[in-house]
Amino acid sequence: MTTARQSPRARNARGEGAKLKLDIIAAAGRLLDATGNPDAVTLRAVAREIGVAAPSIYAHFPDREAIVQALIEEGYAEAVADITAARDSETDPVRQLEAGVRAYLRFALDNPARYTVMLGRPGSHDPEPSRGVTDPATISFQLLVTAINECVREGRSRSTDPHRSATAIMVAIHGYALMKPQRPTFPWPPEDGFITYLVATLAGIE
Amino acid sequence: MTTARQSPRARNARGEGAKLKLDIIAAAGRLLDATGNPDAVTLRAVAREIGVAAPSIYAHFPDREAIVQALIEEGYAEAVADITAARDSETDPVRQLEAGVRAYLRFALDNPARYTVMLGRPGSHDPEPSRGVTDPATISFQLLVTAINECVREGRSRSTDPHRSATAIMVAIHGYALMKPQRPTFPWPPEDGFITYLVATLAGIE
DNA sequence: TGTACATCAGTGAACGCGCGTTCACTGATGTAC
DNA sequence: TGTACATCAGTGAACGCGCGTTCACTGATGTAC
Repeated sequence: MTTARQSPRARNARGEGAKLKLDIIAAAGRLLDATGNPDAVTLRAVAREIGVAAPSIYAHFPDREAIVQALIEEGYAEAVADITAARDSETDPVRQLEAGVRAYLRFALDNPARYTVMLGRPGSHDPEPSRGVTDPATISFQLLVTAINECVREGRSRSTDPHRSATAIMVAIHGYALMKPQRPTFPWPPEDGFITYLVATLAGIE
Repeated sequence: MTTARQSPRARNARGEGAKLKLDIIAAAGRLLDATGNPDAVTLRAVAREIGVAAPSIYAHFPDREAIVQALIEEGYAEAVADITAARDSETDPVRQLEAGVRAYLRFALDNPARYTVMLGRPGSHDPEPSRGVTDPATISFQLLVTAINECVREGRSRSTDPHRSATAIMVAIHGYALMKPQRPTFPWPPEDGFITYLVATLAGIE
């Protein structure tokens, strides 16, 4: 990253022009991770990072904002896939609950800047709530509620209000995911035990 | 706010030049609250908002960044004052704990953009951890630990690890403070009961 | 097999904009004599 | 009481910068005949 101009990259072969689109998203991701600031993902910085002229980007994105949007949507898809895969790798409902939460947290901690932007954009999620469950934060929350309900149904949770329990876990994990990378000098408890404690306590696991 | 140029304001009387400094901070606060983006607090936007020429600001702040810093520090002072005042208005330790948490949350919800910037700036807190407890997030956390310890000492909390309990409450309240204003369509539980539940559950109140 | 041509994957120069910051200044007001 | 002067609270013009975006273009490569 930084200002160092990349050696001008080799032109893509005929029919492979779409490869540049992937390079653009990847470069934007590196820029975002490096700066933590979506405003630093400028069209020209992305072009510089790849070693391409700025106008070349317009063949793949209508404007600057679309690059950031693409980055966010890529993150959404990845996070939801990770969470459901983690859940489906377990059969015990308590373990399913924990596995999902851990996968969510892993995504957030592995991509702190992207996670911040994904959840921090006002209006980037659910501007029209009635048009379906496209919002991945809503999807994650639904998975959480379902997992807790399953625990209750099998007598593993004494939660009297799964919606409230899920909300509590959601905000706690969200807060942890944001604060942990930002405050490395804080004396954080060991992560594994802390997450288990949070989930167990807030979901009322017996 | 917005682009509307203020009618050029009356010049301050002699000896009252410092009033402009207050106007600058106030205008920067309005700009931050309106946009939620500290990058939108530009020197020229602040000047425009007040109705003053841009260079006039240099009499009071060395550069643009100092304006944002002043805003953050003002917020820090206010938050810590609110929290200690809330705690000191109660005598029962459980009520002291809850009152402090509620005051913290109230500040965050009343100043969502400022709160986000205050806690979201990487390195804005504790770059040199050994130089004392100047970081107000650390101060808030210490108050939280102390309050829980007090509850344990008086047999009102069965927490076996107050540091862990305090960390859990901290991240949960932080997550809630950030998500609540950002997701107004989410079916949030009633706030009073939810906070009581969070604090009671995580602090192990009997 | 040779060649004209269309297409693809980009480029370089230029635009207007808002920004932070510097600079020399101005005009009102209080103060010293 | 009158006046020169210092000080205070600002201003207006200008600078160089990086930005998003537009525009006409170029040069390699595959394809039609």
